[in-house]
Amino acid sequence: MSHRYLVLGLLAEAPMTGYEIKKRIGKTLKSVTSVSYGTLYPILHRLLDEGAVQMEEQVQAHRPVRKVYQITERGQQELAEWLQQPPGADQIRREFLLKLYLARDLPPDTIQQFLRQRRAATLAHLNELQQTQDSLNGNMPLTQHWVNDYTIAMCQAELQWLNRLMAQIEANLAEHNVISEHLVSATPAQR
Amino acid sequence: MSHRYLVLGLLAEAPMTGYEIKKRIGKTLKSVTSVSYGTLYPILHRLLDEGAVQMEEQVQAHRPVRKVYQITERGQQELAEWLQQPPGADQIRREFLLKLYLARDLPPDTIQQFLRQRRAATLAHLNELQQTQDSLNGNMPLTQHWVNDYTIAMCQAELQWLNRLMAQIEANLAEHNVISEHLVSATPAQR
DNA sequence: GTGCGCATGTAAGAGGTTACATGATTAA
DNA sequence: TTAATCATGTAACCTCTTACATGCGCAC
Repeated sequence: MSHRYLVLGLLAEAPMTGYEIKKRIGKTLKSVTSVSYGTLYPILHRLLDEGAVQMEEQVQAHRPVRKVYQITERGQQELAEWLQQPPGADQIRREFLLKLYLARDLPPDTIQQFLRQRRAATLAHLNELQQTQDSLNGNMPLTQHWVNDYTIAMCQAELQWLNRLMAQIEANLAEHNVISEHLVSATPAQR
Repeated sequence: MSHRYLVLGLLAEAPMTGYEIKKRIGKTLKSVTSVSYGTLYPILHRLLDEGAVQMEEQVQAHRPVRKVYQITERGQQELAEWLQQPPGADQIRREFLLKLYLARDLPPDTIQQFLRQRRAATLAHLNELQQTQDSLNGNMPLTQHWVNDYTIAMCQAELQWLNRLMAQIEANLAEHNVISEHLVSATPAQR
C-alpha cells in the first residue's frame, strides 16, 4: 500500500511503539487496512535503518523494553512526497462476491441464506462503526471522521443492495409457487 | 482468495485456455479481482497435477499450442465444497482512503483537488460498468448481473459521499472567507 | 488459575506481481 | 508500419500472514 507510509503517517501524529501502532490501526483504521506484527516490526526496523524515524528505548521492570519511534525530518519529507503522488487503484478482494458469482447453479434457497449471512455480517460491521463514531465523538480529527463516514456509506449501500436482491429472488420464488399452485388446482379439473 | 477457485469456477462454466480465462476475468470480473499470467499459469499446472482439471492440446499452425482446460468431477466436487464454506472477510486496500486520512495537515484546496480527482476516476469507472451492463444486456447469467449491480451501487454511493464531503469543505471555506471579509471590512472602520 | 493486556521479535511459507522470452497474424 | 490479438511460460522479487518464542502483571 505500502504499509510503510501508514506507519510513517501515524508516527507523524505522535511518537509511538510498534504495539501502539497496531492497536491504533485496529481501532480507527480497520476499514482502511490491517497489519500483523510480522509486517509491522520489519517496517519499523527498516525505517530506522533509513533514517526516516528515530527510536528511544524506555527500560521497564518486568517488561520488554518499550521502543518508542518518532518520525524524523527525512521521514516527514518522504511522507509529504508520497502524499503528493496520485493514489494507486483500490485493491479489493471480496470472496463473498466471487462465491455469489460462482453460485449460478445453486438453488435459490441456498443463495438466499448466503445473502442473509452477508447481511448479518454487514449489519454487525455497521453497528460497530457507528459505535466508534459515537464513542470518539468530537475529539476525532476531521479526516478520520471522513474515512469513517465513507465506510459507513459503503455498508449502507451494500445493505440496500442486499435487500433489493433478496426481495427480487423472493419475488421470483413466489411467482414459481403461484405457477405450481395453478398446476395443482388445474390438475383435478383436467381429470 | 484464492484464485484457484476462480479458475475452477470459470472452467465449470466452459472449457477454456489460460488466455481466455484471463480475458474473461478482465471483462466480466474485474470488479471482483484481477490475475496476471504469473499467477494463472502456475495455478492451471497445479490443478492439472492434482486432477481437478484435464487438458487437451490443440496444435495450430504458426501459433503456440492451445491448451484447453476442462474441469473434472474431482474439480467440481472441490469447487462445490469450497462454495459451501462461509466466505472469508473482504480484503480491501484503498490507498486513496489512506492518503485522505493522512492528509490532516494539508490545505483544504489540496484536499479538494484530491477529491475531485477521485470523483473523476470513480465516474469513469461507473460509466464503464454501465456500458458493460448494457452491452451484455440480456444474455448475461443472473449472478453476473448481481455482481455488476453491486459494483455500480458501490460506485454511486461513493460519488454521493464525495459530493457531500466536497460541499461540506466548500461551505467551511466559504465561512472562513466571510469571516475574512468581515475582518477586511471591519479593519478600515477600526482605523 | 485462566485469559487478557503489555511488548518484543523471527522464520517459513503463501500468494502475488513484474519483467522477461518468443513470435506469427491481422486490422487500422 | 504500428499496434493489438493470439498464446505460452519462467524467474526474481515483494509483501504479507501464520505460527512460533518469551514472559510478567492483573483482574475475574
